Amino acid sequence: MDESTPRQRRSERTRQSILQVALELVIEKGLNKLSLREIARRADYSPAGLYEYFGGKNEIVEALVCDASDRFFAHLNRIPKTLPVEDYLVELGMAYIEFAHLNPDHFMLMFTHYQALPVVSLDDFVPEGDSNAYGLLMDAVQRAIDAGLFPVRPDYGKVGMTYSLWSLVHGLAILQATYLRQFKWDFPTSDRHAIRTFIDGLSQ
Amino acid sequence: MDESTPRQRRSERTRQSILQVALELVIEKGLNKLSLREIARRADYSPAGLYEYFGGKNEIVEALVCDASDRFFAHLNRIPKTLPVEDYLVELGMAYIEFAHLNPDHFMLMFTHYQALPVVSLDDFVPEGDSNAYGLLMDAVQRAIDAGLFPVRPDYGKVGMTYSLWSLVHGLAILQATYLRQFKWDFPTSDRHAIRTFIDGLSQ
DNA sequence: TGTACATCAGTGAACGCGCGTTCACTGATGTAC
DNA sequence: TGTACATCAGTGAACGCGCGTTCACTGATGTAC
Repeated sequence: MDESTPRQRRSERTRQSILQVALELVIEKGLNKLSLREIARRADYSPAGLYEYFGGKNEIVEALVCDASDRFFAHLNRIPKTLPVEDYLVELGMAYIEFAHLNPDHFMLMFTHYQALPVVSLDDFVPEGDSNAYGLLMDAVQRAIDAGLFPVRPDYGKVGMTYSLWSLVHGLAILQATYLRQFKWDFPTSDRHAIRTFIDGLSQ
Repeated sequence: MDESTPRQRRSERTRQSILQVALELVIEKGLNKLSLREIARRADYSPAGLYEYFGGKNEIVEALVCDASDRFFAHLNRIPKTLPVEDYLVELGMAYIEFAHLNPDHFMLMFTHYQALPVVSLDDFVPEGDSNAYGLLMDAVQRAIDAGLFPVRPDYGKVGMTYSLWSLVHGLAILQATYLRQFKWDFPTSDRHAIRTFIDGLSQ
């Protein structure tokens, strides 16, 4: 089934190792200071050599972001959807924060390199829950509404609730990854309380 | 009582106009791409000329961040502390988000240029509410607790609640300033609901 | 298995660029008498 | 009010730096017969 030639496999491995080095550099010095020449230096290539594997610096960055997104989604998708929906929401949020905690570099990479979503109403924004974190969250909120757990008010419905939950969790994650990076604190406990509290609020 | 000489006043005005230009450039191209030479170009100075007013590029950036922080705090501090504490908390949060909305550049500037707080427990972190946004928030939470509005649980007390509220509001603000920048949506209404919901949750 | 050739992975040097900072300088502004 | 001098604001050219990308090249690897 594997129709790749030895050459292709070797090439793919090299590609990955270059990305690995690039990621290390992002972790160490931040995305802003990432340079193709430094990647080459670390990976024992000449700068020109990298053009065998990537079209240029930008392509390397794109590959990193893409990789980070995949890992992120995989991390969230581990939460079993069979959980009671309220528990599912809590665990989903905790996984979101945990990812940021375990991979602050990956997380900040995605965040720094975000591209603003197109000009549409949040209502119309349905990114096909398949490979999108926002989709996971929105589906869960929908289930909670259907189950009668979250009473819908005229100006605060599915989208508003989803957006609020996302904000809370994102805020928790990002403060820990930035301002509070060095703080000693039992964050998981506070985080869990915070999410529960919010869900309690949504349930009235 | 203004003892400054005309020269000093002129100098101060020039300083401010340079900062103004720098801010415009940050807005246009982001902090990463800010360059001293470009500031000079815009402000009709030679690059060397700026060294009359600032010790170097870094000093300009510091001044920008400092300025942004002052404006931010002033914006939050307008909320009258005489409001019922729950209303105060809502309005404080809304002001936080509003600032980010009105001055996304200032806001992201502060955020991008954050410096991680020192390695202490959140408990010990008391930045003297005087000129610090975190202080305003924590004082309000303290009042809510004192008034018996927020029941304190053993592992979720003043600090945890403050941190959670900060996260929620920060998350709302930052998502609007980044991913959702282009979205059409009635954010203020959702934001208000979100904050109310969370406060309801804290009040049980 | 050996040979001739094509493809491939990788190099080294050079390109032009914009950057932050320095320094000797100059003309304008202010000050003292 | 006029003059001599000191201070100041600002310049222009140069410094060395690291960057992304290009290009002609070469030795190694693979392929066909």
